[in-house]
Amino acid sequence: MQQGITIGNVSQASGVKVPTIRYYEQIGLLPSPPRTEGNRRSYDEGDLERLTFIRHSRELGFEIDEIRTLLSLQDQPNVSCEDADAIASKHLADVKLKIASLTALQHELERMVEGCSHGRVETCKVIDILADHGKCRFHGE
Amino acid sequence: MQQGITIGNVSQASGVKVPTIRYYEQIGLLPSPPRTEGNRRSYDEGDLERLTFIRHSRELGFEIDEIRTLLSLQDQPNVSCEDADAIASKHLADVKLKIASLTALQHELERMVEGCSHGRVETCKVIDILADHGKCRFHGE
DNA sequence: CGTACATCCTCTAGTGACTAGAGGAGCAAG
DNA sequence: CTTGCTCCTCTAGTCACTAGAGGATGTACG
Repeated sequence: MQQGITIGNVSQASGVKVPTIRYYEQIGLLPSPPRTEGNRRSYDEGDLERLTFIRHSRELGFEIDEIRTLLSLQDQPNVSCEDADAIASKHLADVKLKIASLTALQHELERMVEGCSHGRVETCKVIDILADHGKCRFHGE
Repeated sequence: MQQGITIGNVSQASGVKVPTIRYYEQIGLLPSPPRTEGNRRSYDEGDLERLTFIRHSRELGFEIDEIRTLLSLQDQPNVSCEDADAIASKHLADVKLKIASLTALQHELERMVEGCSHGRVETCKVIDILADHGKCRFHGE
């Protein structure tokens, strides 16, 4: 009888919080594990890998539905990976846009903070720039 | 009798959607405007500026509560702008972190998509990298 | 003047991806 | 045996909106 992994341990090992694991089970992203006599969830190595996969995908900014597709692809490895490729490519385009937008934002914020003379709001560029859109160089996203 | 601006026009002019404007009013971010005889909201130039300020701040990634603080600072211009400065500075730090994280992610995704041989999932790096955290160079945020 | 249609109103409920809390049961150590 | 930790289920809350129902009003045209 090989002992299963508790939810607390699988949480620690995967980096996914306990309530989040239960949430993933609830939305069908993670299969319901068997229970012990005392009704505790009992996970195995496969669950741990799946959870790590999920966490990592979330960190990379994939949405739950995308992860669902990715996981189903992983489950049947003889189909073409064009779908997975498409998801990642689409995501890559998004990420590039986001970086461009955030970089513009960074310059804008730097300009704001540098411009702030630490005096009164009347002369503070932070407020000024936010109030008057014409003075702003940020036009991202 | 100067005619007010309709919610639709103030929406167009500010770039904030109509339901969002009503939502902002509901949460007290935008003051309740006077109504016409027919119970329509009647905005003025000041409201338009405030909405533009809000939209721009949201675009820059400020949270509603931060905008609330910013707006209250704008309303009383003889206090120090250190608070506004602090908010913007904190936000700038966040943005820099996010950019670094997203850039790492970009490289990761590029590596994924380039590595995909357009064959079967078994040899697809997209799945591979997501499944095995050790193969991944992304450790952001 | 009538009628079509756009715009407006309020209200409730839904979204995504969790997070928090209540209220209780099981389990391991001292 | 008791203390305290982890676990269980369930409901409700978060943020910043968004969608939709069901109805009133305003405007343009014939």
